Amino acid sequence: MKKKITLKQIARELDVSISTVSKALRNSVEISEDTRLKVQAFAKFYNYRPNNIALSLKNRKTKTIGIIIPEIVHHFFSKVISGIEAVANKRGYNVIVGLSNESFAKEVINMEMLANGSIDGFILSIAKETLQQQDYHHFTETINQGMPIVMFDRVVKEINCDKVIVDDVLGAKKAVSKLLDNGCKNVAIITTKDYVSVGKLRTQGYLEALEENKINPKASLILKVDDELLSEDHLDALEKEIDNLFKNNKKLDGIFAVNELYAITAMKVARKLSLKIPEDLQIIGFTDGVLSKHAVPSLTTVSQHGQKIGEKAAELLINNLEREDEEDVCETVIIETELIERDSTK
Amino acid sequence: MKKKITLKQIARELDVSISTVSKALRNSVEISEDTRLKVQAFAKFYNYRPNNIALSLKNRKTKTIGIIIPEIVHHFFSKVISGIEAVANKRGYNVIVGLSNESFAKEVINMEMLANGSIDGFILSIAKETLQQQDYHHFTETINQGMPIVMFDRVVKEINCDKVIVDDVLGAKKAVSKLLDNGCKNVAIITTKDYVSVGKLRTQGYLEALEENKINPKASLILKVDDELLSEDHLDALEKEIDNLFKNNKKLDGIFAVNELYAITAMKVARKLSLKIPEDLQIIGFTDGVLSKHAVPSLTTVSQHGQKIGEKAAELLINNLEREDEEDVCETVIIETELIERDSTK
DNA sequence: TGTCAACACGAAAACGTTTTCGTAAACTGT
DNA sequence: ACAGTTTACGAAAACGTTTTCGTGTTGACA
Repeated sequence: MKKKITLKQIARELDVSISTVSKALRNSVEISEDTRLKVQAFAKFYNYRPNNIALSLKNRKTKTIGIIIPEIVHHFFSKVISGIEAVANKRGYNVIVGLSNESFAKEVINMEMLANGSIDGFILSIAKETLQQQDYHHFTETINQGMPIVMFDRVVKEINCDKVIVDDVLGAKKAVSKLLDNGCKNVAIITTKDYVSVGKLRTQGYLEALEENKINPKASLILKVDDELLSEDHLDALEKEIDNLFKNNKKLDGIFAVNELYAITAMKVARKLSLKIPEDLQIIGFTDGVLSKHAVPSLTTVSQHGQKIGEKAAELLINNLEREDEEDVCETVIIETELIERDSTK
Repeated sequence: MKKKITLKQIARELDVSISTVSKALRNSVEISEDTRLKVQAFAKFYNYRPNNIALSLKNRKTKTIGIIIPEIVHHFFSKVISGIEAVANKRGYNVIVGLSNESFAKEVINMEMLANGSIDGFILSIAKETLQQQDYHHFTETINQGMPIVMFDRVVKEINCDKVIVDDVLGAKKAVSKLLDNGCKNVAIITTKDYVSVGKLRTQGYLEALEENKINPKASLILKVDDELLSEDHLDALEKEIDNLFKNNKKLDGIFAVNELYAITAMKVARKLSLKIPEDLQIIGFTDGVLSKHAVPSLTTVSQHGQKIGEKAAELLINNLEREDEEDVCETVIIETELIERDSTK
């Protein structure tokens, strides 16, 4: 077991100073060709690599990006990470991941843990609990300390930082318009409670589409599901709520769901009620998950391009980190959604 | 913007030495209550936190775990990460993620990048390309440098390190036995080429189950899919191969697929052939993905407990890192699979 | 031979900690 | 009053780099 070798050890072996070794390895002109080659050969033989930690300490840069997301077992978030990682890696950065599990406390702890020198900047999506409590002090403090943040998907206007979002309103509007164009007369939305920013925005898009088509929204067609029900454990409760939606709206012929699980569950309930998709009922979901593609019938969906979101977020952050001048203009990039038509619509 | 404060700055402000500040903050008895309280108050006010990088350099420990996996947009792998993160976090460790994208070169680069001081140890699952080339020098070198590795799922016996695997053979055998018990007479397997270790093992389980039931394996019932076809882009090619499987085996009444996608695709093909599931054809998959649960009919599957695998891997690694005595006995932990019966079997 | 530049290298500081050791000053006991 | 002990603190090393600056040696040139 040969441990990693250091400059000091090379210096001692070759009977020169540490500075000489360092300079030789960096091809400094100060060093004679003789010693330079000697040092380089020795270093190569012992497979010398500079210690990242020492470099980080010296340069006050870690070349590492911190990601804080609510959960990782989720197609969208893993796509985003994948995008971040790709760009980060290409530009010489590593990626360190913290999970908030939608908890405010864990989000704060994770950020504090990483903010003490471990990383150069954050890319994050806010936990639901944080959104509920509307306590954003940990974000402002981090930014005040000079550590840049890029938020994606679940963002909040109170914080002044780079953001990458999708055009939730427009995406939802396009989806609902599609349903209306396809002849749906009674389009319902299955959404979340309003504190989830994206749920709220998508609901807004739904309303705008109705308005544009001169249709009055009906309260009974708007199902705001309590958030607990998103967890896989409460599927039957979710099914029951959706079942009620059908019961209360006999003429329901179109559903726009703000996420994949709601959409798939709606399909399941419809099937139990012997409704034919897309003949009797058309459904559109939101997200670019794996379920939509493989469901039967496959689900028409508003794709968010998670990978692209991640890539863009990483670019923004790294550009910010490597910018010379200190002026930071906070940019908000909108990644366009795309309606992917499959078999759940006509 | 107030930057992070350091010991040195506190020392200067309070007109004491750095050592005094450090000791005061760590409640050393060497320091009088007077100065101790003064320093602590000051530190608290300025929200002092020790710099992680400096600590890492001093302690030669980063309290960070490196994860290298083939891809992250995958239910199983994200479950594993989730498990690792949970345990790591609880024990005061962070998690840094590198993706190999199944490429040997990227796996090597990622490991080299992290091995130079950034992390204390690795948890990884081997890239397919690495498995093909059977070049494991980067693993042995890392271990020789005194950096522990824990492998999971895709492991290789040539490397001597802790491993966490599932009982692939037994899990497959249980699944196939289930099909046979349920009355299937012609059970096919859809698997990968043999260099993917888990594919090979699961095929072995299939064969053992047949043997135990005194059934001779038929070559035409064993479909070894070329690996390229796992990518989402080649779904139709995959469908065609499976379609051929049906064509060549008219009496096919059971399918065991070594992953979720193969199983779902088989269901899709079966549907097109107007086969009823589970009446005409029973299907069992392998993995604990989200597709199985929400497919229609829902898919009976061999669950691998990805979360548990991650937790166990993290425990093994951290225990190893924090062990006093240097003797490392390489442990291989087997996480039992579980057959989750759903609607694709009788 | 004396002066100066070029050359080749080393010493030391800096990044932010922790910890060992040394030492004044104050206190103890007789 | 004096030796010995405790108290309270500071200096410095160490972790592994990079970089600035200083310096001894060499060679050239007048």
